[in-house]
Amino acid sequence: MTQDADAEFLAAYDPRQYDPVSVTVDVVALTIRDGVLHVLLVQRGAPPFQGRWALPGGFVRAVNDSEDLPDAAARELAEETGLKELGRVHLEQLGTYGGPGRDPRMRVISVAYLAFGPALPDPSAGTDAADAAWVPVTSLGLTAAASQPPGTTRKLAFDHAGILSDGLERARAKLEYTPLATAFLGEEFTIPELRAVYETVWNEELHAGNFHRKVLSVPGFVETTGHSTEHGGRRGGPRAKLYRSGDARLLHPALLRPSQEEDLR
Amino acid sequence: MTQDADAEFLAAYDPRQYDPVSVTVDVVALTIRDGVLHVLLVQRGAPPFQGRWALPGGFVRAVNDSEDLPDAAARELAEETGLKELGRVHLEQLGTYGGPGRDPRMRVISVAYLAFGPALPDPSAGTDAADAAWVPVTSLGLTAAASQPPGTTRKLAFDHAGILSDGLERARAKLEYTPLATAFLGEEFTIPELRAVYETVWNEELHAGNFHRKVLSVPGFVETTGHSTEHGGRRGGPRAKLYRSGDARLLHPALLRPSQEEDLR
DNA sequence: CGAATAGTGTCTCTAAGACAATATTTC
DNA sequence: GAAATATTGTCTTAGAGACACTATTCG
Repeated sequence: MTQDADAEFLAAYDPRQYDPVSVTVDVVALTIRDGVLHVLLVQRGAPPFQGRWALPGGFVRAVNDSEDLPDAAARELAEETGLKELGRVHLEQLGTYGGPGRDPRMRVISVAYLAFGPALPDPSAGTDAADAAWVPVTSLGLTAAASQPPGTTRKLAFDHAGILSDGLERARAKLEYTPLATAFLGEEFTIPELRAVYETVWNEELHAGNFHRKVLSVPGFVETTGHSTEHGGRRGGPRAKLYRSGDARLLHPALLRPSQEEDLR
Repeated sequence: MTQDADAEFLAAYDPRQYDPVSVTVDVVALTIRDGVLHVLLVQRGAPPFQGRWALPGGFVRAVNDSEDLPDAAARELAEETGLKELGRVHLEQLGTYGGPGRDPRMRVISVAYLAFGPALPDPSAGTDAADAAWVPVTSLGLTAAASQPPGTTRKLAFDHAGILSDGLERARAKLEYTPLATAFLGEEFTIPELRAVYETVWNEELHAGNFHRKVLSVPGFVETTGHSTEHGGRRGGPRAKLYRSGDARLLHPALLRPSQEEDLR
């Protein structure tokens, strides 16, 4: 071996000496409360960005008591929400964000996860967070959706605004071709409740009749439970039949968003 | 306000208090040669898995001469293919693989990228690789597609077989709703050439007439160049018109795979 | 000339969307 | 009873796929 090859071998053998990196897991946790899409945020209790709101997350336990990435994401989410059981919560990897300068302390690579869950309890501020809360996504001034009263916009720490944006777009897309909208609901739900999930996430009104027929026509999307709600709607209307999530992993045919006509040129 | 606190904190900060992790970038580079889908592999010249084939990749330059993740992926790809210009090559993040025990040396988090390019030149073995080659994906025994002569299967190093599988599935899905099939072709191409890309990646025969009409009917997928090929097909047939990639980022309506009827229950 | 292939025409069937109608429930 | 809403029905239109046909080029 040449000296160059030797040096390279050593570098490959223990690059920690030369390039220390930290890896964190951040979670974009979405839920629907009172018909409004909320994201879980924590207020940072320590620098950098002390006092600013951020996505919940933390360093991956890499060596001692090491954990896989999805486990780390589930742990962070459970810690912040106070939930022990993440039974009905959907969790998937969103993407990894690793540009230099994201974190002023050091080089940090963040693996972001996306979570959907049914209306979850109010969070309790964790160990290193000053506060934690479910925040309506419209109050963060990300989507060009609804304009909100000025001054309510909170600027997120790090590059978390971009990560949240990516998560929202992923969520909107996933509702099209997967049955994951049901992850926002309880075990049993009605078709109008399912429609409300789509309308909330897509920020779009859907035609009740057509939506109803379409959902029932997609094989494996929902299956009937045989019983109905106890009461009609608050403002009238008949009782709705109850369904549970079916066994399909993909919707075929998909439920496409009405307003994607711009085609993202 | 937090300025002073930040500065004070940074001065006293010791990154070694956190678990050290190494971050690599691996690339699933796909191209089509002679109508066969190939992936770029390197033969490892050093332990672990010395002599085994693996995806090209390497450690991210994290601190000195630090680089963003997409840049690191592009660098790895350029090094292995010997290309200076990745002009027509599409590169996107595939996912991050970080379970403990992936690498016997230490905790390694791999950010995988997926690349599509037109028939690329034969690679030259890089600095730390014994060899590098474009390998037909069917020879790796991943997809339940074509059975190959026994003994040709090469078991990939690390968890690279799984990463490659994910990359192939992503590629197949992306052809449905994006115009990325054109990334496998040159600047100008014919509709039958484009159809061959779909047939190769999907491993599925498509109806020539319907495909032709469909491609032309999707707004922004391809645009006409006004001229045609010099010669007809090798076994006869008229000259085909030449097209170039259009300005659409998403195909609307999408080109759905014929054989997804199992619906992934 | 015969085979292969580019490109177009036509027909059928499915699915999406607009709209209407009916039944049920709340206030 | 009036309003709201779940659910079903009907009609129109777009798009996917099967099939057929013509024109062009290679050997």
